[in-house]
Amino acid sequence: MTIREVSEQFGLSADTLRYYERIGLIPPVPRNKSGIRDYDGASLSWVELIKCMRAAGVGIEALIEYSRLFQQGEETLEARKALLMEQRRQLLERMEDMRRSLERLDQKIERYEQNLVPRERELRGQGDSP
Amino acid sequence: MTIREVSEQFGLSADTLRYYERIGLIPPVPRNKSGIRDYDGASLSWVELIKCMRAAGVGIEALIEYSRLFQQGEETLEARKALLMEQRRQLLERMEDMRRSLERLDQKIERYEQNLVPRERELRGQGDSP
DNA sequence: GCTTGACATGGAGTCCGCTCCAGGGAGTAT
DNA sequence: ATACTCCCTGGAGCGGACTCCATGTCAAGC
Repeated sequence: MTIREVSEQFGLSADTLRYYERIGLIPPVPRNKSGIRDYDGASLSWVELIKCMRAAGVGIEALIEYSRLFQQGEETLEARKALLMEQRRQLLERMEDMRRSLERLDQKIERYEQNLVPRERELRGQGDSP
Repeated sequence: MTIREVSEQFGLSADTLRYYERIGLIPPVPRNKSGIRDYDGASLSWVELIKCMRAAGVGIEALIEYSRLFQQGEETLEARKALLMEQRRQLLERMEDMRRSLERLDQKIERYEQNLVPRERELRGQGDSP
């Protein structure tokens, strides 16, 4: 699979795909005899994993570390698991932040919905509240 | 309330607080006679709102726009509501991405837990899967 | 044989969101 | 009066994550 096809399939630019590989986030992708990338199943699953994790806000550094550990083989199983669990923890934290913000947004929107805005006017003079 | 106190209360650096004000994210904070910021209730609720929204990944631009609309008064009520609803939509999208990643992370962690790693070895030779 | 077009590389540039000065007051303590 | 601490401003610097670009190579079509 060419870089263009992968790019289209995953919605990541070819530049981004090459970038990911350059920085060691994705292990070296196989090449054909003229040096052109030819993504195989393993490379594709890396791309898919990375895309998913990045979309969740997992940092590049952590993913590079995971990739590095993976390429070192089985003696890093424990370390990999620990890394994943730490990322999971952080992910839950971010989700909780978002849940709180969502609640707050919903309240604000509801206030706008009810035109419960006179409250706003009462506050003027002592400064406005958002 | 001094910038230092606000900084400590919200866990945002004084630099960040000044930055937020500079770029118009937080409306001008009242000053005492020597020009030093003296945060009042309204300023504090802006800080709190911004902190909450930023933690949820809402972009600075959208928040500046909200602040700008707010300062323009009631004729922007509709626009503000629309802005909030759009941010809500994006927030839900991000949360959905994170939910998917969490599921994926959990699966992976479970595989490590069960030492269900022999699968990994089977794949070697055709390239590894993460 | 020559043009075309996709791909490769290394490095520079961009955008976001802070973060860190340098230089300069103001209020307080000694 | 001097020193100290906290605050001010404007501007430069930084880290993360791409994104763009100049230049070069190769296979295919005309």
